[in-house]
Amino acid sequence: MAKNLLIVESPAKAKTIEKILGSDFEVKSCYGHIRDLEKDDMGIDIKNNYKPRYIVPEDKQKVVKELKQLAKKSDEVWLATDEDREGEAISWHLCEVLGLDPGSTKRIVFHEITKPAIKQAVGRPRTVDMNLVNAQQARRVLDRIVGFELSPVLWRKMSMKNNLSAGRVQSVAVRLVAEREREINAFKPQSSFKVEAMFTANDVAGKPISFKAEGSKYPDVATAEQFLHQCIGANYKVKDIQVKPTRRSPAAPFTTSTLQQEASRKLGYSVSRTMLVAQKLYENGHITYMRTDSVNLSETAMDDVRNTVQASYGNRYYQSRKYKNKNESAQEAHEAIRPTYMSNTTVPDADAKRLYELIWKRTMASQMADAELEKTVAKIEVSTNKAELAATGEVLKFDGFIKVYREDVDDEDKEGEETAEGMLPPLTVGQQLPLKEMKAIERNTRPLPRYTEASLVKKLEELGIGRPSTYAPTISTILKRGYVEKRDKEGTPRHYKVLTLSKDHITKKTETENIGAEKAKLFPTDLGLVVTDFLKQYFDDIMDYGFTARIEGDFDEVARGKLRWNKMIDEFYNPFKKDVEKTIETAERIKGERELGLDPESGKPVIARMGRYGPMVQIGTAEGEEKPRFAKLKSTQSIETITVDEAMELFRLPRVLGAFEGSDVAVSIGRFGPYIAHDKKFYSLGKEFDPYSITLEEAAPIIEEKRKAKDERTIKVFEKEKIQILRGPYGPYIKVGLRNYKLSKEQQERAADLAIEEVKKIIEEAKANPPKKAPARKKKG
DNA sequence: CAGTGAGCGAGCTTCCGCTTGACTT
Repeated sequence: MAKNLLIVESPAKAKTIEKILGSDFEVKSCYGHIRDLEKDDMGIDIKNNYKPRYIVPEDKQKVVKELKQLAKKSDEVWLATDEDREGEAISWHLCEVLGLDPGSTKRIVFHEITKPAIKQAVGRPRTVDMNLVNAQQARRVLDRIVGFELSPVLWRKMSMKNNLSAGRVQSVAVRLVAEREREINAFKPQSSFKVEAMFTANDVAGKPISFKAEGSKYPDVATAEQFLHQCIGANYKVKDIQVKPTRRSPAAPFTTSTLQQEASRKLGYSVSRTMLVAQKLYENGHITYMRTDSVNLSETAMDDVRNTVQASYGNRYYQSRKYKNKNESAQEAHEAIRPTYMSNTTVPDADAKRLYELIWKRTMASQMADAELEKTVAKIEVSTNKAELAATGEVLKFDGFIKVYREDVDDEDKEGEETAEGMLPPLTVGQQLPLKEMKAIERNTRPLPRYTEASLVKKLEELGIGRPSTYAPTISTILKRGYVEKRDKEGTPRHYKVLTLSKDHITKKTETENIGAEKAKLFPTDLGLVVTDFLKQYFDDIMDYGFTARIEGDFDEVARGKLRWNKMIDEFYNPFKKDVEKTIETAERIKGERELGLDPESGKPVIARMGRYGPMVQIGTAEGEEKPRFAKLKSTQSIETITVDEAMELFRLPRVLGAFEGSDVAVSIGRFGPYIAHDKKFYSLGKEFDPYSITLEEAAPIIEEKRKAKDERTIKVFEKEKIQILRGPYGPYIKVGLRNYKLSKEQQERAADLAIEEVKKIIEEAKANPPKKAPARKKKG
């Protein structure tokens, strides 16, 4: 029996550490936080100095029970949770639950799981830092107050009230997406004409090659044409050549956020997929911990990388580098994300292989030499005017880290147009250059691109909002709540002019480009826009991008023992609570209403707003003598941008397409999307069909196909199809309207023989005992 | 599911940050 029990947060770490410490220690994990605030009444005694009421959640009771038993049997318990605010709090909660004295229980920390680091940590135990614990309690209590006060305000004031929520992190994330969308909608492109000239010169082998030189930008077609005119009959001469050596340095090793960004750009992974795959790699011992904000490599890892770089590419390619975190909010409880052993260059599983190799390459490159380049700029003068053209070329002199890895950049960070610079032929000052042709091409400025999941994470990290463990869940939350949608957008064609000077003759052409096409980008929904506007109006301090950074400053004061945590919370709570009360009292129901114009037929106003089931348009108002007409917006439409004409189109539903097999075929949009109605049956319409334009010829085969599929799945029908027994991928089940009910194994076997009485009984029972995931709420009083 | 949208009210929802499995209408 081991005398010592050492507790860490992650079970994968526990295994490794147990091997290092040997038989004197039993190493167990607590699987993160073991206690949380009770849900009733916020779990906080506001009147009693914000005293938190903690409970052990249902899913943690098993692990707590086991730890209690082990702690009793051990002579000494060591707390080795992560070295950050949350880790310190977990240690304190462990003391509270296991009956240990926080003033004397041994608390140790390490940033890397290596023998020397752990041995050293065990040799230097300290006790739980209550100031840091209090900073965490302040963080926890503040987040609970904000979330559990704001969400109910939304339930009261929104017409759509299913599962709405607000919080310090999620609401600001939605705001970012909402504001970007409005910037894009308000964007007015500026056009200008850029001059590009193509010349020819001989390369080293004496073969003529052509290259590009850039001229000035002209504000409009007239000035651009004027310039080309001036160039008619001109001679071109190299006036000046400048050669400048430049260097490029590798990026730092991966953190959670940079891994999510690169996996998104290079592999097209969503942030949650990246984390899922990384978790597998971690559990199998291939990589270090994947939820980290540190760019630091352990010393043993540095040695490992150095040896691998030197052995693979030679010493010239090696350069030792220490990276510093740019982000002040980083807590650096772990290492950067890296392979555990550099000798392991790949892993078997296909999905994991791509991510692992990305991590391996990035880690290698981080300890490699700069790439050395030579940039050449040749200035070319025009004999007929004062203009100057510039030809730029770049040559890679030494590849350095590029041999292994090159980081991609977001569209947002690209400067201007694509400047993929190639090689220039050798040129000499005074050399005459024959012009092939010169163009003035119309270019438009572009708005910032919409966020991807990963670029939103990047932005949140820059603002210090959220933590590595919450980036992926935050994105999931705002998608699940329907504040934000991830989708593609087709581009729209745009014309642009091209003036070409060739053989002393100028021609004008109009060409077409496709602009604004985007893939897997985040769009705010009307719900997201309306909720953001509301929260900004009434809770501008919490919606401020600097709010988290400011309160983090206070948490730091608490951690340093300069500020009492309940005093800090009190200063926040009183004005906040006043805002909540004032909002409940004075704010109107949120509708996001916008009048689009008048219905050309009836002359009544056409209004777009949020309804109970989402964004809608209505003709006329309830006060009028006639009932208003309603229609639901298409998923790509928005209250903010829809026009009267587009709105009028929506009233063309339901449409009767004609008769098929003696019954009318009608198409409409219901709560669950577009559908076809035929012969008293309903068939949902796939995304590839537009209910506003589908024809009878297109609808008929869908009806036949769906009817056939349904017939094949149907086992039994009761009460004119109101109650059905259908065959699903997991066996037979009961369907009543839109609700499904499970059958037991035994009932499934005799599905075809079930009588209506028995089926009804099964439904009754299922209704009486709805499947519950969450533990039953405790009734008070 | 050939539709809804007002207003009332019971009973429900909700936060962020730490960790993994259990779970498949």
